Amino acid sequence: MSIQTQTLSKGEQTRERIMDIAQEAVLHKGFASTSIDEIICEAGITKSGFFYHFRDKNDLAKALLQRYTDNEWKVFDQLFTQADELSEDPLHAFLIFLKLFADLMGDLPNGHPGCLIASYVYQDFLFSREVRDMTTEGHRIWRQRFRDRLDQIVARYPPRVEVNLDDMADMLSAVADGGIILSKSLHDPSLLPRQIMQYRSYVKLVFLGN
Amino acid sequence: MSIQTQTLSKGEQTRERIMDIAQEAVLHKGFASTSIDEIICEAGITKSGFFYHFRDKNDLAKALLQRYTDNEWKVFDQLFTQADELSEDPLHAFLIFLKLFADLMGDLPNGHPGCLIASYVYQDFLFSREVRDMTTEGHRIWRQRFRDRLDQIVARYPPRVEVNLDDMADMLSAVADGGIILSKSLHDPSLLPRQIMQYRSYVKLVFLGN
DNA sequence: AGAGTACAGTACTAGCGGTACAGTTTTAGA
DNA sequence: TCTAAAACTGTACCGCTAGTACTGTACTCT
Repeated sequence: MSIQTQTLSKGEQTRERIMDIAQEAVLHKGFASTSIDEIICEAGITKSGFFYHFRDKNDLAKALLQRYTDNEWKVFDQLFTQADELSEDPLHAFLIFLKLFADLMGDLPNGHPGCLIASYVYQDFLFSREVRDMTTEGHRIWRQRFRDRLDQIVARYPPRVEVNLDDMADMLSAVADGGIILSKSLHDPSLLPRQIMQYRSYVKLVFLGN
Repeated sequence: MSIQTQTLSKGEQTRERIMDIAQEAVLHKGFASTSIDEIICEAGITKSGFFYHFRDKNDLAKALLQRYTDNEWKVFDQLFTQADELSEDPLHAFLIFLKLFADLMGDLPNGHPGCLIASYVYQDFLFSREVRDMTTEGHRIWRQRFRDRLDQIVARYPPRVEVNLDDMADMLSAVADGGIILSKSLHDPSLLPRQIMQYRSYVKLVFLGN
């Protein structure tokens, strides 16, 4: 995942290791039942070491979410850049992006580990207002990013049916979040990429009619 | 929610009350951090009362999930029956069903409280194998039910684009699950029904072309 | 009127989440 | 090489929680 491991200081490496371990546990058991004892045991440090890096457990929650959203942002940015290099047309670039996105999700060896934001939304009472607002903001940013693309598309391709572009942007987030849940529940890693491709065919139908 | 309150015995009423309180807490804090003490306090009973109704906490988890899936099944059954009464045509009946479904989700006063199955999937390590299998089975049943409808549709309406009917059936679950998450996160109860209506317009595009 | 149902009361335990703080080693820069 | 900050370790403690065990009692239905 992280690209610049060697440039991290020892402390930063430990911090990252703690967060890696914590994130996996959170996605399987929820935040509350992810014990600090368990994290430090797996990380090979002591409780004091943990609290050196994080003020308390909520601080860990916040750091995890921040890192997760930052990373998602980078990934999407990269995919969009890659797609833009392959086509100047906004619709085709978006369709390429969706294919790249689906492929990326399909290439995860054990399937998608789970969306941390979705996990947080189902445990919102555990977190501070600040953390809860971060999940809202994360979804708002995704909407805006996808919406920007759709705005460019409608300028050239009049939609075949009446659509609300915010809803259409949100649908990608919804299909992804829902696809992750179904993928996990049904133990089928290929379900998520197939759902993304289905959203792609919806986009094609709306703007191209086929 | 429940229709036959007056026919329940006193014990069954208490059991239901425990489960109502527990379910709401679980959807906001996760299962692990929903304490028995908190449940009995709100229900106005003692610990003995709780353990009279449930062997242990996992038994509560199982009962909650069972009741939830049973109820979902009844609701969908009712909506399908209602839709079938309004149209003999499989496609139009399905489109009516989706409209009814969206309306029902939009009429919830405080928005959808959350999908218990999705919540469980993000905490799967907390539960016994039996409970985990129940979430898988729940999703499989939904797929089968929606798939049955789609099978009837394709017999009369050749799809305009190549589609996998299992994927298309799953997409409704995905859009619903994802829509619930987005609705909660963005504090917009109308988001979920709008996403369902968008799935509806995908279905229309695929089978009708408009 | 008797028997099961549906709890209440009380008391206990083992274990965990989380906090606090003092002490020690490691690392990096001057 | 010295030093100061960084990166921890060690230990002790508290409150809460799940769960057990048992006795007692009010209600309810036949």
